[in-house]
Amino acid sequence: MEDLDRRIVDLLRADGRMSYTDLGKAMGLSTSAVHQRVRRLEERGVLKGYAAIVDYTALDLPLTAFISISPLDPAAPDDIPDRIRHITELDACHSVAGEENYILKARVRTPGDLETLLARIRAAANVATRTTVVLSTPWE
Amino acid sequence: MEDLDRRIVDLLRADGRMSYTDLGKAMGLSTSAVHQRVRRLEERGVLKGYAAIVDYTALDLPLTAFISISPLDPAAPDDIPDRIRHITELDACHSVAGEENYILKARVRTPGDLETLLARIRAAANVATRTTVVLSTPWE
DNA sequence: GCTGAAAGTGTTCCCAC
DNA sequence: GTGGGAACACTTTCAGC
Repeated sequence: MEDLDRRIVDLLRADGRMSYTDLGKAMGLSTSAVHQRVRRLEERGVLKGYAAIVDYTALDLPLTAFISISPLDPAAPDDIPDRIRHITELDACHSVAGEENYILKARVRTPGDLETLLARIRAAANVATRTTVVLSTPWE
Repeated sequence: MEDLDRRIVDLLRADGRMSYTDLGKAMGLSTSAVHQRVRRLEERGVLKGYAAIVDYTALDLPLTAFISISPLDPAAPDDIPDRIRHITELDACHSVAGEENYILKARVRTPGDLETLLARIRAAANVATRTTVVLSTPWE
């Protein structure tokens, strides 16, 4: 990874809709040169995509929680990610080293919705859950 | 939030660079109608911005960890987020209800870098740390 | 690998409904 | 609030260095 590519990635992480024209101006490069580099970064998979950043409170999903899960049956094959992938309230699924096997991130509207969600997770994956509620997010 | 707005948000979450023309086609609406709605969503803060999604392994930051922290001096005023905001390895800082006060998300290159990072966090914020290393991320 | 120009698209603003 | 048209900006491709 060259320095120029690194700067492009940084700029696009800060503003994913920045135009190639503006990227070029910001880096002292022609539009086509920037375009070419971005295309190569996309093809190589360094830039995996672009996403709008959303205010979850405005979407009526003000409650965020981290849910750590442990299988109840340690002998069962571990297909937990597949078993819970369909649950749209889940933002992320990380396999981790530590007391629990996975950490999930969930967004819901109310504590009642969280309660329902936990029940669904336990049923779908046959796991025990440990939940940490997010009070606020100073930055992300 | 109307249903049309919700669909716009969903589409832009999936592809933050989607053009207003394509958004309009996907929703059976004119370009200007979509444009106006997106602008209002941005002004209202529902759409907070756009970001490129990056492959951290390709950026040479293959190691992700969750770091839970607890203040060593419970009497000290809690300005922990401000004290660690300058640390660029940190992706997110959540204030949480639970055993610890904050959960941080960090990206580094090597275990050695993680060790150094933890020392820096402890020194900057006068906290104890508990770290959970991410082995893989089935989805995010 | 970069530049500059040309053609095709998309964006943005304004007006009519 | 929605749709259409025109001016402008951006994207994308290509020849030349």
